[in-house]
Amino acid sequence: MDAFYASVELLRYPQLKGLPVVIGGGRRKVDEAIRELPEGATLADIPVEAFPLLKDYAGRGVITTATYPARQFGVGSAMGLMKAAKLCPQAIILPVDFDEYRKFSRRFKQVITEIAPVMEDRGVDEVYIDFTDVPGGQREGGRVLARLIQKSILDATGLTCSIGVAPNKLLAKMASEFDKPNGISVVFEDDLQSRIWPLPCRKVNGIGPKADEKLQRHEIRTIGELAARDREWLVANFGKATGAWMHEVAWGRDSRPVVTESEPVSMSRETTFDRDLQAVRDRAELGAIFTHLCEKVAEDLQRKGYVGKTIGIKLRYDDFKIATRDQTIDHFTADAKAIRQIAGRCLKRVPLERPLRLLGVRVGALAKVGDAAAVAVDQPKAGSRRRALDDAGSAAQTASLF
DNA sequence: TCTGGGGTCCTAGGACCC
DNA sequence: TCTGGGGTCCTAGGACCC
Repeated sequence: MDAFYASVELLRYPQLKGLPVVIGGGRRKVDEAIRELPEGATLADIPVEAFPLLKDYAGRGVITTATYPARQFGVGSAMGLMKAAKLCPQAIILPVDFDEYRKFSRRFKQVITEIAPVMEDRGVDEVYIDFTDVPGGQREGGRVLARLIQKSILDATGLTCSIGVAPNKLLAKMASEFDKPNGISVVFEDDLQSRIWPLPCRKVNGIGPKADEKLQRHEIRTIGELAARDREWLVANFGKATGAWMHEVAWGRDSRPVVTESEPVSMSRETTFDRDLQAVRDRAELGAIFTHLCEKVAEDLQRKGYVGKTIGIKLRYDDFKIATRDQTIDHFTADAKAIRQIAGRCLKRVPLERPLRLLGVRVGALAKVGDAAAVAVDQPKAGSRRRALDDAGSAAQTASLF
């Protein structure tokens, strides 16, 4: 299989290209700064001086993405804005606008599928493409097709993108990073030793900070060093599945297909508060936020035509520790009140002494609205009687707390 | 002044069933 | 009486990704 990996650069202000820019934070501040601009101005008309600077930003939030000039200063995705402001105070900060990104996302994906229909969606700005059967897909090792896609996306959206072409998804993804932004890079099987093995293990999609730390404790820093360990050693130290997988990826092997369709497993809404809240003192505020989250999830489910039967909550305490609770009910729902009731019960089962910084509501075990009807009728379950009794007991208590 | 929001997948123990 | 064994579902936590 031949795979493409394309990621799109979402900076939409041409006058900011080449400057350090971070996107993130959100909340009022940044939005207001840009809204002060003259009526009817197009994006390109906005003078560079009109954009707010990172050094003037105060508040919670992280960077969603940063331009390459900003990354030179060591700032990058998921970094706290306050920390980033120290590293690069002169960077311009832009607000996150996910609705806008989704619009562009749909457009660039549409451009791609018109050229190469076998596309896997990997989020708002990334896709995999299987171009084995695309006419002309093999010319110059895929480079010709990559150029066509790059140009088509630019024409349709004004966005640039980086593309990696390789024999499989694993290598295509790594290849896409060789020439960013707006580059194309082709990696062949024979390039494994020269181009992949020198890379740090972190570059493998699936090796995160924890796995990397453990690898480093065993003196394994590069993918080449990983490839040098034998499979048995990796299995003994990292477990059967992970060890074997590490061995495969180190040798550039990956047989995962490009998956064009998938069903969602869960939907959730969560929010970090402007300030930490306490269950007792801020009860009313928390209750209102909680209800709102339940309504949002319910809306999401209904809009997309799903129902779920596992309802859960997530808390993040001020010490950043996370607690989750969930409960599976015996019918499917997408109703805000029902979700709120079960989620309220979950909240009763979690410690609420520490201040909270985040609250989330999740609905899982999803089914399409039509499919769920058939599933819902068939099963009076063992144990459901006992659970019904438990529920009655805790429902009363729930009402008193939230 | 640290550290968003939306996801997926995996693990592991216990309940429960055959 | 010493105690199987497999399969599935539920729950909590955690790693990882975009």
